[in-house]
Amino acid sequence: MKYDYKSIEAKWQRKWEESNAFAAHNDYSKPKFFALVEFPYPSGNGLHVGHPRPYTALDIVSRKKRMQGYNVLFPMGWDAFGLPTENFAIKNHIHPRIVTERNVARFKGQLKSLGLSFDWNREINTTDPSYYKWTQWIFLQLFKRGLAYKKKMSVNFCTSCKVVLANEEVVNGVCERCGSEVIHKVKEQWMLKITEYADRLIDDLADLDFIEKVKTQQINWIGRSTGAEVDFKTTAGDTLRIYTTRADTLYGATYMVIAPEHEYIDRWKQVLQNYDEVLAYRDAAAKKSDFERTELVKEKTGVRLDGVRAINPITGLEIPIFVSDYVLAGYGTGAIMAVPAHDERDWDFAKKFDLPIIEVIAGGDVENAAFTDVESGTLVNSGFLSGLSVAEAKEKMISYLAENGIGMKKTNYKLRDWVFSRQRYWGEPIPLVFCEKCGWVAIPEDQLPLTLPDVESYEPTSTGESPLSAMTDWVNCTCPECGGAAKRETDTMPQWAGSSWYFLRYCDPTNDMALAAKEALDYWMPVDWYNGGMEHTTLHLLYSRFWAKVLYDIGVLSEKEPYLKRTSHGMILGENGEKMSKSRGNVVNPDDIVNEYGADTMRLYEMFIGDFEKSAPWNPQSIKGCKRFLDRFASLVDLAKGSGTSEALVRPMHKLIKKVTSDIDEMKFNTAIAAMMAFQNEVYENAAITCDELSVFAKLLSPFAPHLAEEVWEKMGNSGLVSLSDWPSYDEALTKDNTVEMPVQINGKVKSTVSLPIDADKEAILAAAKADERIAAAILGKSIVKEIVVPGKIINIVIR
RNA sequence: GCGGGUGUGGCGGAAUGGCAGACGCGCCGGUCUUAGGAACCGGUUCGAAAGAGUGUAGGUUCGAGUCCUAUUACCCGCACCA
Repeated sequence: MKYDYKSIEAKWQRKWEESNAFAAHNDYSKPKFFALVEFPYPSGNGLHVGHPRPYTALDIVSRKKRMQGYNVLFPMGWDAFGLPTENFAIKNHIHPRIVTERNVARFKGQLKSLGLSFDWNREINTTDPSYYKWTQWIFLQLFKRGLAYKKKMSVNFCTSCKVVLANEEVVNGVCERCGSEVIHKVKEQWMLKITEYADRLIDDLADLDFIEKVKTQQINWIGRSTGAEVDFKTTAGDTLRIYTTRADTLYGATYMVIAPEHEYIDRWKQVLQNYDEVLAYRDAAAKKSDFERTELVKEKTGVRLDGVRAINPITGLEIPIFVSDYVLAGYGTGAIMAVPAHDERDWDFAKKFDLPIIEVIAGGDVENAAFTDVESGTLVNSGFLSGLSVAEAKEKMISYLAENGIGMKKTNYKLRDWVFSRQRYWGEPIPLVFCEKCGWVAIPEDQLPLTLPDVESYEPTSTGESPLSAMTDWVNCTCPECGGAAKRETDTMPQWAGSSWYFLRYCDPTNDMALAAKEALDYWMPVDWYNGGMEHTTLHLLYSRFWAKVLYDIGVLSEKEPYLKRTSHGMILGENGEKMSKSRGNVVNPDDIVNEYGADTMRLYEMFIGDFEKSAPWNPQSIKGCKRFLDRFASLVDLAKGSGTSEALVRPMHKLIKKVTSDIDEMKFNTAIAAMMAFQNEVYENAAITCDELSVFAKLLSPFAPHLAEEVWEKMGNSGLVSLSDWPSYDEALTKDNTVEMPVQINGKVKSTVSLPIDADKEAILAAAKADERIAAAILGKSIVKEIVVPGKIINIVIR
């Protein structure tokens, strides 16, 4: 059979569509499998070859599960709100809705050409009002539970996008999206209290089947640390509270530092003799961008407060207070006790400002470097703590502080609340109004969705206000509570909103009474296997876990976690080994590959390219190998004769079924394909395969190269779709050969091999080994020290 | 600096502690061709060979790419979080 991939692929894509072959069924009695890939942001560039890698991988998993009898939900949709679309719309004077429609059509066409078995009946789009109705509804639940609040705060502001960014969107002090400088700006922002869920977001990871690096990255990002808060009295007559993880070193605290933004600077205005100098330092620190702050890590700066001193609560000694930007206002209490002997930053600062360094933990040389080892040191110069280990001393000190009312145990997190407002047009409107009398009021749920109005201009304003603010007709409204005049919130939600719950909508995508029917959620959730990029670990993945927990708390979900298993794919790099990007000019368009080689070859190559979790460079030469394999597979149709099994292929076939089955489960797609290639080579060597055997082979290949597998399945006289046939089973006994080649070692070096029946016992094996010519010669005249026989594996004779 | 990961032929990569280099690319030789950047067949870690060989140095073991210790290079994430 000639492999005419173009007609074959068109034919089977049409048949799958006509028969609705991959629809998930609402038959809740069957075992289910929910496979999820991250839905794409439909950009104007179309897909590049990186997109199909995870899609194909979970398509393979889904296709196999379907054949194994599961009711499979493998859906797709569009995460379509966001800046690039809006920016494109502004530049080209086309409404972002039109741009989105266009991009979605392009993406969908590309995805369909790849033969992915998505259930297109459940397609969703985050910009669809019937979808974002429920995004808004979830926001209102957060608002009603006090998990959404408005706060005046210093935010990250991108000077180019003119938009507020979340901490997660600032990378190395610049905008993640455009690379422009990010400055601080004080604005009123809606915030989501993700910090309230910090402990659960860490603790609930324990039972999940997530790849380890995802877990550790989330744990580090949340950054839980346990320590103590301690109150220091000051000469101004008040109390300065600090946070420390090293309460054990309190005897060594020789000065204190407060952040430039610390409120006490204003409070101490009257007593500070150098108030102007302190203020100048604060202003200078505020002007620094994040980038400058991190660049200047090495050189510590600061100003000593003249006129106020603190009293070390344990030694009673007066110590100076400094203001320095190495202490962050947003973490802990914004103030620290400095222990230069046992903290590198404090040590640097103390050296620069010539402050005393008192050793309280023996084991290092504190004159030359801070001694920070908490494992080996012993407390010294520390009164009742002297002689204790660090761990013992921490505990004892914290109890002492608590008993005397000068401190307490305290847990802190690096995680901050989620900045949830964007001063942009192309996002979900926040369904709240502000009433002078009632404050912020939720729009009644039966009035959702609050639709995005059509505006003339969606340019961001230079003042940083949302484009919606110019639409007075839309902004002015009545308060749902008192009926008085009110104004709508004009900020919109960030792009992360729609993607924080989209997997739930797939369970019941057209429901207009609820985000999904409870019955559907209880059946399909949690997601059994979720694959996505590492770049979303501390963004989308964390956010959506947070929302799922809130929905669990209000009874919408019955499980506390949304995803049972999380895996991540490696990037496909350009031919030159660099990241694929437009600017590098190394982007490969999947359409070209599909055109030249066919979708099946494209799919096969993307899976064969290497370890799924590792990145791999694109190699146009290697694609040919996959094409050849399929060409030769198609030709098997002419070779196949008769029914039943052919003697030579019985064991290879059982081995292959076992290998492909387990490799798919373990995401070892590359070795599954290699095994099929090897099997095919064997068929050609023997020049014999029956129609039944080729049909089984087609089943095994069908998740990887579904179009050609269908064609061959049909040509072999089978009815129905191979995609919906039963996954083949194997006989364990037939996955092993009758005889094995066993290597024989002398002193650990292979000298010969012997061929033996699989069930030969140790004595027989050893006898056969010793009978081998080369082995007999090697042991002649030597004394045998030891004989190791591992049946089926190896023989090692140790001689002297 | 902290956390995580990775080092195997010319290349992508295989190897439950048991014959290192499966499978594929590329390359070399051949067959068929007016032709070959098509197809098919054979070969291909290095070395003429003995032998050597999985970043480097040790260790455990009858046996180590795999386990342990140290070291080095590169990649990813976080980064003054007290």
